[in-house]
Amino acid sequence: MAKPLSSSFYRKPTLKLAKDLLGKWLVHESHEGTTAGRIVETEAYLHDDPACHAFSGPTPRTQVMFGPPGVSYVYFIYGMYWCFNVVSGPKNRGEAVLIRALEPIEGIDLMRQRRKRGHALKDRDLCNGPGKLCEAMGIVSKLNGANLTVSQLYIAEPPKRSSHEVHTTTRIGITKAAHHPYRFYLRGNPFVSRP
DNA sequence: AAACGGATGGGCT
DNA sequence: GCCCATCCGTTTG
Repeated sequence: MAKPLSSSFYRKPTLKLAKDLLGKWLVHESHEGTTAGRIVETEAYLHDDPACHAFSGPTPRTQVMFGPPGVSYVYFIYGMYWCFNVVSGPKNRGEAVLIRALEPIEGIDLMRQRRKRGHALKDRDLCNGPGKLCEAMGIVSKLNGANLTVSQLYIAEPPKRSSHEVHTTTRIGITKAAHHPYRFYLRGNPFVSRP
């Protein structure tokens, strides 16, 4: 398929990385098969941001956020769901980019098998939310801390670069620091979680 | 179309 | 014990 982006891609300010990740492909080569999707929606979480898990300093859960960028941060939420982030910022900053939605590209049958009631879902409902995309892609806690610049779970340049317009809004589902314009998505894309 | 509430369990005060 | 970067089925307008 495609080749993982190298570590230099991740060495940039987190807000820029959140926008640069749009249009890239997220690929998971698992024992069940390969799934891939185009990233269409992201959110940034910054070190001076009360909504960020790492805001109050490192804990066992947020350890990987304080490591080098280009590593995965996977956390468990609401007793049921996983969410996938890309660690960002200089080492020790504790910043990350949440991947909120994908446009399914490869392994759509496998995505349907993994998703609850997947056979009744339209393609657009397979990965249009952070918990949904982890279910469809098979992303679970053992991928926490994975290096995204090598195979298995990685981010790649798409084969054809397509032009797109980035739209910026406030983040979804948070109460603290809710006014910051840190959510980014491809304008007009039908695979985002919400317009 | 929007609003609501239940499911379900780890993290941290 | 409360909070939580969610999802989905049901109810309401």
